[in-house]
Amino acid sequence: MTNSISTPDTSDTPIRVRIAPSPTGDPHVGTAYIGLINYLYARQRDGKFVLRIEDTDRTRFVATSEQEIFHSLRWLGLTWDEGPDLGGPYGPYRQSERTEIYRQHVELLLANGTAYRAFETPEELEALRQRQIAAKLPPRYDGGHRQLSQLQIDAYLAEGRPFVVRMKVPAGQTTFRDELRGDITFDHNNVDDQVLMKSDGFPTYHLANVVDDHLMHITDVIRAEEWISSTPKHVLLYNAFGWAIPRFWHMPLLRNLDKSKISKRKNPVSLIYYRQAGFLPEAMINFLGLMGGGMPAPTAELTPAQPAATKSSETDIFTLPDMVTRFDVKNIRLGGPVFDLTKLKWLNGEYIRALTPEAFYKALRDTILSDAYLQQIAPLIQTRVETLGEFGNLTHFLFADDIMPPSEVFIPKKRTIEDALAFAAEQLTVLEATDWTHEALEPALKQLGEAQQWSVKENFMLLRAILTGSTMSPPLLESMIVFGKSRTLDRVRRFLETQKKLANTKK
RNA sequence: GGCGUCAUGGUGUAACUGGUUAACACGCCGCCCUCUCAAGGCGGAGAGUACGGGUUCGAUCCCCGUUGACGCUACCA
Repeated sequence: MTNSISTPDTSDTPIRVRIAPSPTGDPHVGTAYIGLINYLYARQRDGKFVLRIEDTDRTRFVATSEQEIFHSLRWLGLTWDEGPDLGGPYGPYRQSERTEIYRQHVELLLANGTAYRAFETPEELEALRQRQIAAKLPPRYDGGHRQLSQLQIDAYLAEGRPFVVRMKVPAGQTTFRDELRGDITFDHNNVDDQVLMKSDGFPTYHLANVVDDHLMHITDVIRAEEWISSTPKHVLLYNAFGWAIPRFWHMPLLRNLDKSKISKRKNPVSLIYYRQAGFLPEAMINFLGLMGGGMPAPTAELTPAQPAATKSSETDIFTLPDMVTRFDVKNIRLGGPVFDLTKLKWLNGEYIRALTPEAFYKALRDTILSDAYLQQIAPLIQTRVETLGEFGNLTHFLFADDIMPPSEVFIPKKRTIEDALAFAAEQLTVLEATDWTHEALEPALKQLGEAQQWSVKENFMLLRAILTGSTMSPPLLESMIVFGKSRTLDRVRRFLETQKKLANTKK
């Protein structure tokens, strides 16, 4: 069987696009990037921009994440027309509230034979994978329970044995059109019998995204390139339901300096970080608009007599409304753009300098010098100053961007630099995984210290040195909480990164 | 390993989709301004368009191959 699709005739159906972030952590720059493209696409066509929360992974769910996503997107000016907070005609917009819908749709697939129940345990599947890897075979579900007899299925069901529902991928191949690249074909040998519904009753991304996109009348799926490989599964699902297929646009992935997919280990990716570190939303959204092209050069309409528009202000600097009028999806470049902090900072500087003195002052008061921030800091130092003028002596590290302790400050006596750096890396891992509260941080760090035979003093001193640049500071944990998780983690990562470079140049 | 995608200076982009000394911005270097540092102004180095073949009078642009990078290969998204 061969599936091939043509672009649906949606010329007179209203354009509807969506972003579907997953509330599994801090809001991500990649979400903002894809959000921006979707936003522009909708605004340019009088379409609707929908926000849908993909919270089907209960193991990675982070309770505060959804609010942070809302906040960050609004901060950037990417406002949506329908979403969990706004409602809309095709809600609910939170997938965890749509489980009954998915369950019904899975029944449909089970009934028409395009899906089946599989009863293997995760352990069995892992064992299968190991065997395949050992035999140098591509790790893939072997379709073991594809032809379970009805008798067998009923027996398992009667036992109450947990099961997943898998897609029954037929032989053949699927071709779909990517609006930016043209036709892409996958042989079904390379398409797994994907799990559609997990044993906890929640759908996987693949099922939920297809069902929701259809039910929400999404006309254009604009998402990141990493989804190309699973698009055949989605096409197969649309076909299994007998639904029309939306247009697919796969945007290039944002990259680290080394060209790998952007990641927190190598680059700040949290939008919270950028907000707290004092980046202006105008600069951030402008910078994102620079990624992947899409903004045509403004020189086209100039006559030769005029000097070409060579000022950076005419080529690299533009607002969100500018993008709505000028951005062109057909101009998008497919090479993965490096998210270059250096240029972002330059751009941010341009925006800061363009502010009126009043606006600049207000920006400071709204962020780095906000009452809320200062109010949290004050109690940390009250007993430690003798004059108010000493405020800065003790809080410098909370207002500075570059903190780098000299080696004699951060290396504990009786420890080598290698030990200290290795332990700091462990601290980073622990901090990443810990809730940002005193009650969670203290035992987590102490536990690490015990495991590695580091005294509490050595342990906390090292972290203090990294964060404050000094051996003397307000209480460590409280300071970290005030400073914020994303900036604290960034500081530790930058410390490790710098020390690694230093070590390399010494060799 | 398999499958897929991509490829213009260090980085982001431009080059009427075949005709340019390959342009602009960031970064870097130098000079000017200046009490310092920024900002600003001026100038400079840095790619011959991953490589190799075609097609063409002519390829950054079209075709093929190679290489490299990246992504996917989960009861994660």
